[in-house]
Amino acid sequence: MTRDYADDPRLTAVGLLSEAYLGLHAKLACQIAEHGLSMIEFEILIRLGRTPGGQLRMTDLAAQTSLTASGVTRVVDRLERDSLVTRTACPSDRRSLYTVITASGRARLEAVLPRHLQLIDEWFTGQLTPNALDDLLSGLRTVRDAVRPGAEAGIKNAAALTR
Amino acid sequence: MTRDYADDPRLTAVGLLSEAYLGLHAKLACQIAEHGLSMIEFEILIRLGRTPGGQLRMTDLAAQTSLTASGVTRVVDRLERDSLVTRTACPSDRRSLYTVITASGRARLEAVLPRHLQLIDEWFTGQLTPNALDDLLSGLRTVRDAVRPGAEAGIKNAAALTR
DNA sequence: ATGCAATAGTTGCGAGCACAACTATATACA
DNA sequence: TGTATATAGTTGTGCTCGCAACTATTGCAT
Repeated sequence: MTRDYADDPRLTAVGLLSEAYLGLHAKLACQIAEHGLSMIEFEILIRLGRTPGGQLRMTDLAAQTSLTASGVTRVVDRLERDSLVTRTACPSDRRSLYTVITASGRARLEAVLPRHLQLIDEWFTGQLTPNALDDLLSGLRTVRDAVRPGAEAGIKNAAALTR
Repeated sequence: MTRDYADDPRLTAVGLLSEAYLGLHAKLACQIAEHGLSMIEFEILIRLGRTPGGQLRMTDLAAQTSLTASGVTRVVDRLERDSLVTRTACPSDRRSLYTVITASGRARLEAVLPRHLQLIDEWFTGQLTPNALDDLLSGLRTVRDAVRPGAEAGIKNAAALTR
């Protein structure tokens, strides 16, 4: 019978992870949207903003996000259209392009981030005691490492390890 | 400076949650796809399969998933096309439709679930000691409750509470 | 009873993304 | 050096889904 599996604790665990993530994601996306950005556009701006020089190659963005190369192309298209990033040639490899965050892009980040961090605290990190949060994050890190080999380490190797 | 925010622990926390969820989701979707289903189709079959009578109204499915009403319409379209569910009239309210899982739908679930549960254990629940898993799930439950008012309680009231 | 607002579900349309095919450049190796 | 292979990025195509508009039915108020 199907019902034997119905309340398996493993399904419940996945359900909790999904609901927590999707619920938080929806809440945060709502605030980001007020500033004219989608979550993925915001994520890319953040990744560019914290890189020395504010630039990453398209491929690096693909490796760091859940997008494929073609997805990155089109997100960067939109960001470039809105003047939040520019594409500039990579001197050492003429196949590559750097996506560079503009002053306008940084300004947008500044506008979004303070409230964004507040909201994360309100709905996520601030909901738990410091110890409970540590436990949660430690568990998530373990799962992340199991599921995304080399996500933290050198991005260069990550692609190789996953395949 | 943008870089002040770059490594804020709140961003790291959200990043871990995202990576754990998206990574696990991708792995599981891969197995489900081998059986000709998308994750959302699988989720709907599971929800139908564990309901007495194997039926839920379109609206209930929308409330229980991350889909809107129109999204449910089209997922059920595909499931119905593949004879995994049928639509039947609701006797008490002629506006409503029951989505009913078919024998073929249950068979598909039986085919997918054993290995699916194994994989969840392999990549998620089995990666942690029982205590660490409890801590993780307890934290996720707290976040889920903060972010999805009334997700667990009576579905009937859930819609009212969220708005 | 009649009219009005709320609800269940569907459909047209457009946005976003993956896949595959393609161009251009780089690297390996003979 | 010349050729084969790998890599960076873009583009055409199709799928999925949300939003808004629409139909049908229900329930409420008068």
